[in-house]
Formats: sequence, structure tokens, C-alpha cells
Amino acid sequence: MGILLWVIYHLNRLLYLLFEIKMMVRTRFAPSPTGYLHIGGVRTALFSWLYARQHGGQFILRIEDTDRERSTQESVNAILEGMTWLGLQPDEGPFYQTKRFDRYRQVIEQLLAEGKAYYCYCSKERLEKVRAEYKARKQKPRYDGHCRHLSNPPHDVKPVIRFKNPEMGEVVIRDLIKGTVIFNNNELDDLIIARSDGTPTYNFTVVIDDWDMKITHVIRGDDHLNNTPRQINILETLGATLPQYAHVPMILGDDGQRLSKRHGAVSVMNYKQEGYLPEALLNYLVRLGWSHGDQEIFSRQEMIDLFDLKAVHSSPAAFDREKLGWLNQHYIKTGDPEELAKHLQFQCDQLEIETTQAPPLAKIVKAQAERAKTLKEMAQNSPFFFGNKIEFNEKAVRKHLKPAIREPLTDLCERLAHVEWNAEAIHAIVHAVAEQYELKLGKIAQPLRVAVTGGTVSPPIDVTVYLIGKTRSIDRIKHALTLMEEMNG
RNA sequence: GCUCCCUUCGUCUAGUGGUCUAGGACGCCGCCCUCUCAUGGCGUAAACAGGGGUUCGAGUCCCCUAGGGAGCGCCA
Repeated sequence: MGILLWVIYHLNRLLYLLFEIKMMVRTRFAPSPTGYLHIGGVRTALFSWLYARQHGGQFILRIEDTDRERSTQESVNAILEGMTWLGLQPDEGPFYQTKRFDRYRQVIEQLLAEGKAYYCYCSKERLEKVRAEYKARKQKPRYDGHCRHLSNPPHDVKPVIRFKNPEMGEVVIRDLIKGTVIFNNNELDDLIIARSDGTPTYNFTVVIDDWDMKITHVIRGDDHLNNTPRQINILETLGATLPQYAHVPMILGDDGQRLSKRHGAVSVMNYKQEGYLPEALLNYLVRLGWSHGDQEIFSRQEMIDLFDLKAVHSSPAAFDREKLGWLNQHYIKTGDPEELAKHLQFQCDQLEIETTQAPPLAKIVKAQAERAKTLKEMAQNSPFFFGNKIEFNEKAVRKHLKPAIREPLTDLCERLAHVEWNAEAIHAIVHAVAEQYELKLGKIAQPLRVAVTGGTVSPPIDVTVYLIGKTRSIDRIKHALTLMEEMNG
């Protein structure tokens, strides 16, 4: 009996494993290198990556560079750089479509031989005319199939090659996000699969690649939903198994309009420049158009475990920088200070802030985490920790460095000079001086703050003074005292 | 113009016919904490696009309208 159970158990496991192998998930991200990698692209890449990770599958990167005019190596580099920064490394690739022209040619030849594609000699002028005619008849502009049955083609024009799209019937897409979407074949026309120079076009190369690369789930922007029926028709003609489709809606700007440079359609690397953390950006993006109950914070592993294409909204979502900022600060507050210090160093380098005089950056991170939404902001808000010289805020000086504070401040300075340098001791001294002169804590803390930072805003005064360091603090207080003397004669 | 997609607080969303006098989060405003600024805690205001159905009952299902978006290239 025991042996029987053992056999059944392992048989089940074997079946399960076989099923898993058969159903091995393969997703892809297929950008065209005609610009930077922007936030919308990152989100579809993230969804694809998550889906592959969750199912123990592969995530493939494919560069769609068939448009040789507009594709650039810089763009490819920008895409690779962005994905590396975010930790969305592909398991396979990058594959370049321009290196697969032989394969495309081969399939085109096959389609031609089987009468499933044909040469089209129509001039651009004629095509335009035909389109205009359809439009005039209040129909969708499209190709009229003129060259489908051409008996004696002209010899002086280089033809394009068109795919014979079915004229009847409909294409039913079972989209994982959009649901069932139906297109009538009579809405479609015979699309060009090879240009007159022989190079293949997008709608064709995508199909061949997804097929060859055994992509099981095509997760992409919903601007491709309209292309899908054409692609399915080609796939079916080729006898290929169809992948599952998931069309994710686009991201809108904060004004609900199409994302433009003004609101964030900038390179992802721009977010690095601005001091955002990859985990914050990813967390923000995964929650844009997708949710798991009321959960807002997702670690990378949680995203992988919980992400679900079926829970992705079918409506577009607006990009909200405020919320990104909140998440970024969350990760600044909860992250490893040593790790964050590297990011802060990066920002200082960007801003040409000298950090050799500064206390350990990890300590600055700890002190400033609560008052910075980005690392860039943190670097900009901490000049008094970095340099030797500080700039006095005139208004702050006038308000807080009044004659009455001269004596307590002098006293304070004296005591600081003889204390063991740590935040607790400084804290005790500030309190003691306040008590001695019967001042509210603020009446001594603020003048001290102005003296050592030049302004009225900084981390708690004991921590601030501690981090600025003994010598620099005392020098600055003395400097402030002489300044006061000059002011008041 | 045609085809397709979309529509819950300002924004991201929960909600899969009754538990919704619609919940959470960001933001806003207020209060508390407080040496500043923040953080944190508490709280207020704030939405089912409109109209018809179906149903005992609709934010949830169906239809129409309006509004928004995408596609209609020898671009991807």
C-alpha cells in the first residue's frame, strides 16, 4: 500500500513537471531603439519580467531595429543601461532583428511560393489615391488588393511584398487584460511584409520572432492591440501556435493627457539623475494599473509572487510624481544607509559637491532621510555637512542671532569645546544652557542652528552639530559671534 | 471618417448583484507630537460620466449617449 502511494505520488509529480516544461513561460520586451527607454516601456518590461519570474520562465530582450534610418546604437545602449539600473536583466538576448534578415527572407519566400503573399507594384501615389477614396466613402483607408491577381507585372518598378490577409471571417483575440476583442477581416488589408528594398517590416518580423523564440505571452502596450489581428492571421497562415496576448494600457501624464517630456516621458536614467531609487520606481510602476488589495509597498520578491496579469486594469493610468516621491522617501527611510550612501555620493558628484570634508555619508543619510524625497534633494539640503564654509541666510541671522543670545551662545561654545564628541553629550549641553539662561529650547537651538548651518532648517540640532564635527562647529559659532559683534557695533 | 480600447474621490486604486450611508493610498486641509524643517500619529473634505433597461435589488450585467485614447505608413 505504501509503495503504491509512493508510486502514485511520484507519477503525479512527473506529470506535473512535464506539464510545467511544456508550459514553460517565455515573455519578451521588444523595444525599437529609436529613442530613450521611457517610463511606459519600463512598465511593460517590468510586467513581462515579473510574469516570467513568477512562472520560472524566461524573459527575452529583442531589439526591433528594422528601421535602419531611425535606429541608433545610443538608443540600444540607453535601453540596456536602463534595464540594468532597474535590475530587469533578460535571460536571453538582446537579439537584433537586423541580424535575422535571412530568416525573414526565407519565410517570405515560402509564403510567396505558397501563394500566401504577392508582389505589389502600386506606386505611392496610387496608394494614396485609394486611401483617399475609401476615406471619402467614410470607410477605413486601406489597400484595395489591386496587385493580388496581376497577370503581367511592370518591369521597371521594384515591388513590395504583401501578405494575403483573409478577406472573410473574423479574428478573435482572447486578451489577458482586455478580454475578448473581435476584429472583422474585412477591416484589414493586405499589409506590406517586405519593402521594395527587400527589408521586412515590423508586423512581419514580430510574428516570426515571437514564433521562433517560442514566446508564450506577448505583453506589450495596448497601442499594438490593433496590430494583433494582422499578426494572428500571419501566425495562423504559418501554422504557428498562437501566444497569449496581454495588452497593457498606456501611461498618461499628470494632466490626463498623453505622456510628454514635460511630465516624465523622459529617459528612465533621468530618474536616476533626479535621485530616485530603482526599487521606488519599480514599486510605483507596478502599482500603476495593478493592485493587490490595499497593499502599496512591494518588495521585488513580493511583486514576483503577487503580480497577476488578470488584475491589471484595462484603463490607462496617470503618472503621479507626488506618489513616486512618497515611495522614494519610504525606500530612503527604510533602506540600508550604507547602500544609500552610494546613491548620495553619486548625487554629490553630479552636483560637484566636495565630500572629502564630510562626515560618513551613511550618517548624513540617516539624519536626512526624513526630510528628503530624493537623494538629489538630500545632497542639496546638506551643504553645511559638506563644505568648510557656510552661507548665512540673512533673514535667519536677523531673526535668531540677536544680542541677547550672545552670552548663552558664547557659553555654549565654550562647553562644546570641552565635551566628548557625541550627539547625546551635545544634547545635554544644549539643554543645560537653555536651563541656565531660562530659555526655551527653541530659543537656543535655533540660534545655534543658524550659527552652524547658516539657516533655520536641519536635522535635530544635536545630530546636526555632531555631524558637522567639533572643529567646524566651534569655528562656525565663533564666526557667528564675531558677525554679531560687527552687526551690533 | 472608420475600427478598436477606455470611464469609481484631484491622482493610483478596492469593489466580480445585496455586507456600499462606496474602503485604502498619494496629495490637500486641520489637530497632536516638536529645537527648525520634516517624519510619525489622529482626523476632515473628496468619486460610482449621463441616460435607459434587466432584476425584488446595480458601482457591479446589457444598450445608448457623451468624453478620453489608440490604430488606420514601403514607422515600430
